[in-house]
Amino acid sequence: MVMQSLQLDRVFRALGDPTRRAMLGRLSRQEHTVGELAEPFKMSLAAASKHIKTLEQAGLVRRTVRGRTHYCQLNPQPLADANDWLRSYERLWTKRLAALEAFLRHPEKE
Amino acid sequence: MVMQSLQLDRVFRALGDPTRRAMLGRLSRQEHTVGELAEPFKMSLAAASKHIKTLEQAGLVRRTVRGRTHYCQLNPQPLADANDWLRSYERLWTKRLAALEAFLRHPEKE
DNA sequence: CGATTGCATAACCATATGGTTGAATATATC
DNA sequence: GATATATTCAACCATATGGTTATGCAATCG
Repeated sequence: MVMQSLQLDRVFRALGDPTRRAMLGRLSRQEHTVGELAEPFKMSLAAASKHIKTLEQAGLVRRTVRGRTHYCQLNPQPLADANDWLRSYERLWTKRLAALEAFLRHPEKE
Repeated sequence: MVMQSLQLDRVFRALGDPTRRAMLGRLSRQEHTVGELAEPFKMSLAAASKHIKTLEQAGLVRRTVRGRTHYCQLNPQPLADANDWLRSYERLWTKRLAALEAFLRHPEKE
């Protein structure tokens, strides 16, 4: 059930680019063609196409080809896996937030 | 309150490497010196030092210098920020998981 | 003082990444 | 069949990344 390390590498690296995160944002609302996904950016279609390929290899995007048009949809599973990895650190940041809250409530104790 | 896009880039990219994730894992349990963090890996100290610098620039590691020794500790805040970003997609994967569960319970309906 | 330790920095190398343009491919349209 | 559309692919370029070894430097040890 646990995600392979190499696949987690691909997911986190795919998320480490603002163009790709923006594409995922649009796909979270609706399916889009490659052309539609590329349109908001001022890079070439070929460059956008490479970003989509990166997302696909990370498992974040599924592609369906109908005729000459490629339809992309978001596959949220790798996001859930990345979230699982992050959540194993959750107690650390909640502990810190709790300490911050306590301080804001009773600064004299610090 | 929202994390800068560029900082989110740095955090996700920092997480996209197994050496750095392993370092964070150790730091989640205990503070460590640069030498201690480097020791488990079969790369040079200089290479490990660069990874630590990357983590530091992503805000994930804080360094305290005492004498000639550098002590590193985990700062979980950027992990919380990355988690916040991911959680904005949560409804998508829970919806999908719910559908899968429903199917496993009543396969005939599919 | 001299040697050793803990670490950063510099120079270098190979490969990856993110972009470009131009050509190829397949499907639609006239 | 000819042309237009949707997209990939190939070649190329600049910069980033992840590694190396060698060097430097401050702090500690003997």
